[in-house]
Amino acid sequence: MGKSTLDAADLRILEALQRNGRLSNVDLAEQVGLSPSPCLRRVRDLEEAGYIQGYAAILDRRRLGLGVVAFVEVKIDQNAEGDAVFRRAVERIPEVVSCFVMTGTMDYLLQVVVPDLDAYAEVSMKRLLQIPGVKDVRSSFVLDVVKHSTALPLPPA
Amino acid sequence: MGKSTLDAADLRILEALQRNGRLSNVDLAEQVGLSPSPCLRRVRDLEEAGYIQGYAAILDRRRLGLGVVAFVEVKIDQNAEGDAVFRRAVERIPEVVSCFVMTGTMDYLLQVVVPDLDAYAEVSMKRLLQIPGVKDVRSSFVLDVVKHSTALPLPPA
DNA sequence: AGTGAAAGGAGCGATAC
DNA sequence: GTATCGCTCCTTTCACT
Repeated sequence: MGKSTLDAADLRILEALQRNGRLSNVDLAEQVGLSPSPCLRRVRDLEEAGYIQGYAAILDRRRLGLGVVAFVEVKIDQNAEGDAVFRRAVERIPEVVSCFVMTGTMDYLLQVVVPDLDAYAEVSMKRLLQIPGVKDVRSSFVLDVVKHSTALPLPPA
Repeated sequence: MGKSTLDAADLRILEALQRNGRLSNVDLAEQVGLSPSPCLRRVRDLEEAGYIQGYAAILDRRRLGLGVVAFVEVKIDQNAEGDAVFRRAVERIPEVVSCFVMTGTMDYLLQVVVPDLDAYAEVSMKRLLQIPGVKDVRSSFVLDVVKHSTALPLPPA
């Protein structure tokens, strides 16, 4: 199932699709210097090999009235059960955009997107703190976004 | 330029396109309960009004050999010039996936994606610390990803 | 606002190199 | 592995409700 090495054309395809996921196959083929058929086959292969997980519309957070982004450190009672419960709960909160286990003292680092501070209070108090095992929630808020990219750094060639 | 309110159909369109940005217009129209023509017109309007910033292929970080994600707190000499220089520099480092100004003590919070710790050392020492005005760089590393979504939370209806 | 039809173009399979 | 052909379906515009 799936190739294990990427040649230069594959990398060009991935780079182009990171920039514009709705490129038509003919346009993509032209950008990467292939004719449409082999280009499409490569894209399908990259999808099936799992290099491409999917495609998404990138929405404008502020335009949608989502003015508040918070990074939240969550401490929970450390046991396997509590972890599983917490993870499942977080999975189902759409305001939690991402959730990582980190090195250092904190247990989880969450990124939360909400319309305003009231909505943040709601998520923090009524959702996160309600999850059994959650001991501490510490929030920092984003004052300004310098950069926010969905594109991963790919090897040069 | 552009509508200022979103009706239920608009929200269904945005939600569907967040999940699958390559949906064909006919499939999208079916999912949101419209016929293709008005559906396409709405999508175009949403794009031009800035609700949809663009479309991107979502790549699999690990499959691409990018095993290390770090959150990096960067302290810089606080003056307008230094800030502008720092922002411009960060903009041009593809390994820096995002960069925020945060409340609290740290000046910037960066998210960095690299293949391994050697590459991280390279970015940290030879790129970030080289930027004039950068005083301190503190890194935490992601041990596990519980959730990582590009989808923003949209109002229910 | 939504519907329906019509033309141009793209996707995608088959085939050949 | 790559390109060309050809059929089908989608996209997109226009006239109409």
